[in-house]
Amino acid sequence: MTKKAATKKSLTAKKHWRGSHDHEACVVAAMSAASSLCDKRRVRLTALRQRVLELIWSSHKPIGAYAILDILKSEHGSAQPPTVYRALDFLREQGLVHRIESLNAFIGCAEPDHSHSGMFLICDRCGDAVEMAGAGIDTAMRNSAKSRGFQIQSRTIEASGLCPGCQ
Amino acid sequence: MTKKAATKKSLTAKKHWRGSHDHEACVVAAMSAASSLCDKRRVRLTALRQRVLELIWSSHKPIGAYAILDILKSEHGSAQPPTVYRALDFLREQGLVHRIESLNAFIGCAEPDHSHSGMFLICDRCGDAVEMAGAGIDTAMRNSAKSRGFQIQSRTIEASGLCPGCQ
DNA sequence: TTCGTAAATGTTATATTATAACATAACATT
DNA sequence: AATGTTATGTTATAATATAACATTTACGAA
Repeated sequence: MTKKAATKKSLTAKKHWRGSHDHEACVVAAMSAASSLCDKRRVRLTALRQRVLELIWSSHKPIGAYAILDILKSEHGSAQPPTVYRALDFLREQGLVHRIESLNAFIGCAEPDHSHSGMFLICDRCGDAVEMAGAGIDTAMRNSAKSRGFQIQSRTIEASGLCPGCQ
Repeated sequence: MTKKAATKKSLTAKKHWRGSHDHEACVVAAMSAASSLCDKRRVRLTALRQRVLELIWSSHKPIGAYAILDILKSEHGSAQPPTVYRALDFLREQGLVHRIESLNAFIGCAEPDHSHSGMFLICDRCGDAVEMAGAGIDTAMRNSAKSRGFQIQSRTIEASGLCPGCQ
């Protein structure tokens, strides 16, 4: 474990369970992807929206609306709750950001191209969260719902527990 | 039970997607089950807690803390937010009530005997919600999590959409 | 370019949901 | 009754989110 971490990358402390180890690069990539996606869709990723998305991505953990607001305030001074919530609404509409219901917090979506509800693993101890692929879960839910005659439009799937590093 | 149900069935307009059609009877049964469960566990289902549970069950839809509070106030006058939230904390600890994260609302649990996170189908149109059995979902989630080395402790699974009656 | 419009943001106020902190009352055991 | 524990009362405030209206900005059509 320590050996592997040492060989993997001498600069970073250790490999993260999320897979990626260079968060800076992730942020840059996500911002770039968001930008071209919005271009493609002919919607405006304004400076404000871009900044909010950046703040969300820069946070290593899900971040609350008021934490974002505090940062914006320190930068402009004029920011108010609606400033943040509107940006969040836009970003969520575009699938660039997910809301984690059990935390009242927001997290960047790494795959905004196709619309989907996220599924999250949230560590109770360190607060970190990752989106995971649905695999059988989506199908299983749809089947369970179908047996009741229920038509699913969106899902909220969140698991709390301990990440590998915190166990 | 079966005879009574059959008699009732002919009287009510139509079968509800939740399966049960005599809500009054459900409430009574749930209260009775809660009572004996608390006895068994040597915890106190006080008058207040009992009343809150009853209000939750009596509501045909998930009910918010402040809706409960309003009713309590109209009955006693002395109720305050902590009054409700403490009762809710107790009821949730005992598994008698689930919280629906995407609604900030509460709903009675029909199977409080064994601890579990609920999985809900929530109709966007009529607001009704039902708890469903996990079947493959639980397994699928556990597998997805395991592949990341994540240890699940609790889950939030909620689906929004349209119930049979609202489609 | 200039105007008109729609979209975005600013601004003020308030709604909704939830908890902190401390006081009092009820209950259970001795 | 004395004691400790649990539950409730009470006051205040924190945290999250939206309503409503004013102003500015971006952008296309004339």
